[in-house]
Amino acid sequence: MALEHAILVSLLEKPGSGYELSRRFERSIGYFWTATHQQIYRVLKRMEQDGWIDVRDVPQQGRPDKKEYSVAAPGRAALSRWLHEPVEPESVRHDLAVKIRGAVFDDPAALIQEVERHRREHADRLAHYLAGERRDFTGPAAGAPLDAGRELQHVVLRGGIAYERMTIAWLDDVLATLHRLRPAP
Amino acid sequence: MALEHAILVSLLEKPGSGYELSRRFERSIGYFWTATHQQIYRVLKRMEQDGWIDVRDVPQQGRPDKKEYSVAAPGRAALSRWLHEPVEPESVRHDLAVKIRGAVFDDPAALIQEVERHRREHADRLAHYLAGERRDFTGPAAGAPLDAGRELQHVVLRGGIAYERMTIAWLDDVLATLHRLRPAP
DNA sequence: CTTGTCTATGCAACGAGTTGCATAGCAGGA
DNA sequence: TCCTGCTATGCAACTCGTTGCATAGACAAG
Repeated sequence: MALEHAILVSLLEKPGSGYELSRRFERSIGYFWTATHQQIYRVLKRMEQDGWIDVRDVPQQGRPDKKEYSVAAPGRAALSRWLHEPVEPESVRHDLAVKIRGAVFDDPAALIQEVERHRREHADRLAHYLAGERRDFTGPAAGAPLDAGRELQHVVLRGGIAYERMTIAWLDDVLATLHRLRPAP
Repeated sequence: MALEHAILVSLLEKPGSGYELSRRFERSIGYFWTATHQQIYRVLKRMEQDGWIDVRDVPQQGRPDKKEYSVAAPGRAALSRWLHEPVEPESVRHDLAVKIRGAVFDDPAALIQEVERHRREHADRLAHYLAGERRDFTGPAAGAPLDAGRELQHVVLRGGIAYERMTIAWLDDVLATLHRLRPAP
């Protein structure tokens, strides 16, 4: 289980509420780890009970009050332990690949629109990542040595960019294959 | 849920037992969808109760008897329905990316061995995919038009190959970044 | 003043996935 | 003969993840 650890990393980068965390899981952290607000609130409660994180009630104006969480010493120790443990390389789950292999038992051409939809989605994500890279990792300080944290955030973002580029190229390959199959059923 | 549909595709490609399916989920199908034998037996039972698949007891010599499953008409219809429904683009879960972003709160250099281990694992997978491609998609018939099923299997395999190549290149990028951070803590 | 939207937190029920354990036939080697 | 390993199937308990629902304060638009 790494959701706890993803939350620890995010809270170490910047303390925040469950709501704020769930926003982050729609952006930056969410590029490589997804979670709904339900999961987050439940895990935050458990982490608080285990003493991994501290809570602080923060009254706000113009919006409901919030609980701001920050990492306590035991949480930091838990993260450290996990960082020194090996993790298994990810296991993949691609609905679309199942569909592509299943298409031969139905109508391959019917998949074309679906694949095009996925291609658009991945192109959007790529544009989004590239905009983030321009915003956060170029500019006046470009070329100058970044601090370690930013270097590591950047290399993760480069991974997301590489993933989207690869996926788009593959979906083009899939589309070409589906079109090639169409004339001769 | 697509495990049922992945099983339907696999059984349409070739009928087999739960045990055989669990082997396939360690190879071909497993390249883009993982499942343990527990999940498979449980889902097979449900699919049989729903009339999606038929069972046949097959006595064997030199090994225990088995139950061979094959797809029934309602199962085929269910697959067809699913193929015409949209699915969401996959959501990613990369423990390693969490670790990389968390490394700055511990010791970045300690991650180098872990990243190298992942790199070896992905290099092995790539070699395995390439061997499968040579075995199944080249040879005397190379260049000749393949049937649609094999074309689609091939394009999915090409996706796996592209994924592993991209991942290996990214892990090299990660390693270079970690080494660059080492001299100046 | 009602309706919609955004912030903010949470419960309950369910379904999916993991882990540990159990059984059993058959084969080959120490 | 016993032990290991492969084929083959399955239960029980647990954790993780998803979905639907509920509440509530504040603001803006109509």
